[in-house]
Parts: sequence; C-alpha cells; structure tokens
Amino acid sequence: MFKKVLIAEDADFMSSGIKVALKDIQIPIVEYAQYCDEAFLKLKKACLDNEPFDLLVSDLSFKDNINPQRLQSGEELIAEAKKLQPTLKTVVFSVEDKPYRIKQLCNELEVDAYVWKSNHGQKELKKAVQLAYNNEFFITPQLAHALRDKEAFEVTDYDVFLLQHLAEGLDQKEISEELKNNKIKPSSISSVEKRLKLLKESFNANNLTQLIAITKDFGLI
Amino acid sequence: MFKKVLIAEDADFMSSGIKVALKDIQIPIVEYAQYCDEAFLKLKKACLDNEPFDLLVSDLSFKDNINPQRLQSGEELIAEAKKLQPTLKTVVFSVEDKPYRIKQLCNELEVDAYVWKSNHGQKELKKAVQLAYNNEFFITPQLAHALRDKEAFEVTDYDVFLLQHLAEGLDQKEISEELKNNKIKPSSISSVEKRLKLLKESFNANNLTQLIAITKDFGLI
DNA sequence: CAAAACCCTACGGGTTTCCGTAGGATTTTG
DNA sequence: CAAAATCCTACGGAAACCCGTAGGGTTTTG
Repeated sequence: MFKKVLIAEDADFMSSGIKVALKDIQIPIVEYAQYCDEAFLKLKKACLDNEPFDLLVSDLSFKDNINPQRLQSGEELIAEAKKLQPTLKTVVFSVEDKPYRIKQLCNELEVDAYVWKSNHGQKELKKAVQLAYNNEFFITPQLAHALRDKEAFEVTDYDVFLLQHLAEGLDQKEISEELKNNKIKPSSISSVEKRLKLLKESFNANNLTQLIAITKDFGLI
Repeated sequence: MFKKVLIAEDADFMSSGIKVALKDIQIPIVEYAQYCDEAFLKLKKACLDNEPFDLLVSDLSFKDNINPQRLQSGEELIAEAKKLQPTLKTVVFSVEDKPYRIKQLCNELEVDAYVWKSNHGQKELKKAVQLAYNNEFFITPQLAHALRDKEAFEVTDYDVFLLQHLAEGLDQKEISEELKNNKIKPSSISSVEKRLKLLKESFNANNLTQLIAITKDFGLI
C-alpha cells in the first residue's frame, strides 16, 4: 500500500474525515495542506528530500483565500504536481457533479480516481485509493455516466466564449464585434448565429435563453 | 450547555467531523441521522420519551436517497421539527451561499444559526452552538451580506414562476398561456412583458438571456 | 358617489432572433 | 491543378422581443 499521502483540502472538518479514512487502510504517513500553493511546496520539498509522496488526494475548489494563491484550483495543483512528479498518483475528492468538468479531469488530467463527496464518500475514498495502488481507475458509480456519454457533440472553447458573452447580456451582433476585437475567427454575425443554432440543437434548447439555463446547469459557464 | 443534540447530515465523513466539534464543546449526547425522515422520527421519539433534543444541526441537501423520503430537504425537516417542538434550537450547516435561500432560511424559518461549510466550518460551528445556547443568532461572516442587503426589490413567487418557465424555453406568449392555464393573474402577454422588464431593471440585465444567467447565479431558479 | 390612482390589457413599431438560401473563400482529394 | 467538399459570410423575411402609449376596469380616497 501507499506509504506517504498528501491531502489538499481547505475545509477543516473535511480533512479530518479524510485522514481517518486513510488511517483505516493502514497508510503510515498522511500530511495535509489547506491551500494549493502549500500543497505544491510540500510535494516539491518531499521530492528534494528524496522522500516523495506516493499519492495526492485533492479537492477541486479552494475558497476564501485571504492571501492570493498562485494555484487557484485543484485542477491547477494536479497539473503542476504531475509535471513535477509524473509518477505521482492522484485522486480527486469533490462535490462537483457536472459532466463537463468530470470528463475534463478524467480525460485530460488523467487522474487515477474521481470520488464524489456524497453519502458514502469515506467508504469510496478507501476503495479508490486501494484501486489506484493497483493501477486501476475508480469513479463514483453515480457519476460514471459522465464518462460514458460521449455526448457526441464536443463543446469547444469557441462555444464557451459565445455562451459566456451571451450570459453577460451581449446580443449576437455585439458578440460578433467582440470576436473581431479578439481576432477570433469566424466572427461574422451569421457565423455566430449558426454556431449558436448548433448549440441549441445539441442541448435541445428552444431559444438562447433556455440555452444559457441549460449550459449553466452543465457547468459550462 | 446543551445536553442532547441531533445531527442530520447525509455524507459520512461530514457527520464524523461535526461530532468531533460537538464533543469538543462538552456536549454529552450526540446522535446522528443520515436521512430527513430518520431525523424527524428520532426527534419525535425523544419527545415521546420525555427526553427531547435541545438542538438540531442540519444540512440542507440530502442527495441520493435510494428509498424516497417524505421530507426531501433540510428546510422541510426544520419546518416540521419546529412544528413538533417549538422550543428546539436549530443550526443550519451547509455549502449553500445563495443570498436568496439564506434569507429565506433565516427570516422565514428563523433558524438560530447559519454556518457555511467552508474553511473554518468546524470552528464556526462550535461558536454558533454556544451562541445559540445564549439565544444569540450567528451567521458565517462572509454570508452576512445576504441578510443586510435588503435588495430593495422583493422577488415574488409570481416572478419565480416567470423565470422558471423562461428557463424552460417558453416564450412570453407561451408563458401568458401557461398563466391562464394555472388561473394565475395577471396573465396577458403585456403583463408578462412588463413584469419581466421590471426584473431586468432590478437585476441590471440587458435582455432575458442575461436575466436567466443572473437569477440562476442568485439561486432563484 | 365621483375623482383619482392604480392595475391589467391591447396595440404599434423598432430591434433582435431565427432560419433558409446562396455566393465566395479555403481546404481536401484524386 | 481541377473538382469536390467544407467553411465563412451576406441577405431577406417571419417570429419574438422590447418599449412607449393608451383605453378600460377595479380599488382607494375625499
């Protein structure tokens, strides 16, 4: 089993719960960081001391930082950590249930497990850590659909740009101008119209208003 | 100090954290329920046995109930509990940070404390419980603005009706018809237009699309 | 009870969305 | 390199939105 594990989690009552779970499965060294930067420094120092961590268990959102952090989120922490130490195993432990973000984490960042902070979070976390040790992937069953549903339609950064500006109250003509300002192509009103029409179709929205409601629920914006 | 406290919280790792906090402040009897209905039954039984609870610490959202519950949320649990036992003190312990919902809980349900599940949740929870014992109200400082900001403009159930149907993709004509179906007045297209115009003005939205984006962030829909 | 105030509704016209068509530019392919 | 396919853009008309105005109904007030 893993020898040395780092927890990155801002909420005080959470980290104690995680620590209990890890002790249950006989992990001798469990350290703990409340901020992303702090977590990264601990990982780095451990590497330099030639006593690297085997596993990182990280939350995604770190709120209420009084002192602004370089790394703002769990995603960034995991990405940096893997650059620093490619062999490091990583487990996400989060309340996030938006398919779009889960897909991103599992496919792009290639985490070893995604555990949802829900009813059986403690139990699942133990299982996830054990599977990770055997190089097997784990995801909370209720969220597995996020990875299965290819959703056929891939949402691009361009789409997110359109949606964000729509949500800010710009009309299609203004979005077209904004695209020109940012040197993003295509930028014509007609193109904006066409792309938004596609988005409406793939999300089954009757109009732009509903499209924003739906994509907000999906966590795209 | 309180003698007997009930925790209503679905996530396993959470409730253990809360239990630790309550033991720290010398509360002798701490019980625990994972579902709302279970919590309510425990409260009821304690009353019948003439050993009622002094305090209820409850989460708001209870997800992933395999067996459907009569009480679906912390709000409902607290409302029922207060009907059953008017002297019962109540503390909300939740991740919810939407001003609209916090206002509703503190003003209508008249809870004794609202503690946000954030960095110092454990510490704040202890403080909140002690203040509740002295009949003083507590709310996590970062959320206090939700109660201060009168927001001048009162959002009515009628408004929420309009917003919800807008977010479902109905246009103003269809909403007017829906109002007529539900025998809600006023129901003309013109009235719907007028009210939505007011909503746009009070939320500083340029159009209906942005209005939905904003009110979703506020937690109204 | 009549005037005033208020609310609901109806209507008109300017703007934006919505959708199809079509022409020109760029890329792919044989 | 020419044909085909794909993409970007332009345009026009119907529908929805946005906003002001105005008439008819109800409630309030002196």
